[in-house]
Amino acid sequence: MRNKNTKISNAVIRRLPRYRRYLIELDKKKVDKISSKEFSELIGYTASQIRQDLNNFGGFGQQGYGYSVKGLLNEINRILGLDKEYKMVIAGAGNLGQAITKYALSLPHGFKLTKIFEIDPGLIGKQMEDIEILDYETIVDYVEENDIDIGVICVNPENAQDVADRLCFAGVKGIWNFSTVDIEVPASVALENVQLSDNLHSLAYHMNDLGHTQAAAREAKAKEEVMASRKAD
Amino acid sequence: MRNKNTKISNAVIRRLPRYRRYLIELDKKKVDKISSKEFSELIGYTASQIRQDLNNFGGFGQQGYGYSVKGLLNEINRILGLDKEYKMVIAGAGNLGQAITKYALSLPHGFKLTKIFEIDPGLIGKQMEDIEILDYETIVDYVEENDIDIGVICVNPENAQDVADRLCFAGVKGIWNFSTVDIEVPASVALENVQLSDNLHSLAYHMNDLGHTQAAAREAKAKEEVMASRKAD
DNA sequence: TAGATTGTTAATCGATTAACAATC
DNA sequence: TAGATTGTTAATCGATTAACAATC
Repeated sequence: MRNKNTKISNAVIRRLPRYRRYLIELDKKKVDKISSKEFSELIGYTASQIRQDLNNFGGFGQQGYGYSVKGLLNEINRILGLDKEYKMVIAGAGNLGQAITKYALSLPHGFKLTKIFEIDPGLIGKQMEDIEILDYETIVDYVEENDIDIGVICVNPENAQDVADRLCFAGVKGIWNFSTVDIEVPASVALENVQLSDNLHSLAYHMNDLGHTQAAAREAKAKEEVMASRKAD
Repeated sequence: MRNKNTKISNAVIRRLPRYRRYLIELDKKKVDKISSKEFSELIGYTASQIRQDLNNFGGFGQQGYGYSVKGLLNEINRILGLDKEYKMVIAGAGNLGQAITKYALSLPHGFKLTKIFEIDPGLIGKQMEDIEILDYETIVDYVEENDIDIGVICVNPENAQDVADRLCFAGVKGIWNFSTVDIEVPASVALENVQLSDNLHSLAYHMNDLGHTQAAAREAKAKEEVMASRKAD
């Protein structure tokens, strides 16, 4: 194993779930073993990168043979912590909260949504997709008493940091932030941001970017013209 | 401007929506100008990176002064293509489709959801959040006739590639893929993947990773023991 | 003009790819 | 054993940061 004491880069971690998805498919198709070269052709990373990535965590392969699909899948599940169960709550029962509630309930297993918390008195006490909506004021007590692992933030931007603060105080291990602002959490709490609108804006860019060279040339020309007119003044 | 003819890296593009969010906040607070140093302290990128990023697109600043908040916001809106309107359709009216429909309708402007397409006869003809659900078989005709820009894929993994193929054939400019599989599209079509479960798995990793050094040391030790026992055989 | 801050080149850092010895 | 393929070191590539001349 390499890097005994160095931190594993986030780029590596973000590839693990993808390795996992392909391994699950291979396992479904009764494929027993795969070489880094074969895996490379399937998944689209270089064989070198696959070997490098995996060797951050251990020597899971066997020279002259390759990797056992089942074995590697188990290792990745373990590395990602998917051999554990996580309890989660959602803060915010608005549009975004409803959307994520629907999604959370469709998650296969390992992640269990237990309650939703909301500030609006009109929603407190009601149910959303069979999940009870509780008073936001009780979130800290609930999270503490029920050992909730993950807090999902689906509130509007103004309240996101307050929710994060309370969740962290109450002892969650991770925060999944769907709100449209960046939040701060102590180093001891894991944070994943899902900025759907950022992602959509990135898509918009690429939709207008078919043929970059032309675009860049166009901009360069526009700039030159502006500069020329400035000089002329 | 640098890099007249070189492609701008995706890392840069992904930071643009974030610059934009902070500029919108600054503008709301009636801040007129900002230097790269001040912006750096606010947003958490280095001043150097901010200047490098922006200079990929043009010299938007003014020496000795900084950047005009309104001016820079306009430039970024234009660069991202947010000065245009986009029409979009969703394929798939299941849990994920419902979630994303809710979300899509909450988008501020510029992105307009017009129809949802579904294969299940029990849902065709119904409405979801006031959006009509049409027969999936008519998706190509509809997209062609109505100049739809973006197709959002919310179907199950088995059908995702078929949806992508039809959307691309029908002429969408971009695909926003929420399905749990990777899809392939022609180079002329922009693609953004939102792998929510991958993101959640990454969160799970980091939740179990508080204190990496210990974990790595533990793994190294385990490996050594395995090796030792192998040699002993 | 003097001070400030950009735009841009150069240096550094980190991540990916290539190469190959180790070994199953 | 011979062939295959890993694990790992070295080389390359790309992205970030630092430095500073240009200039508002």
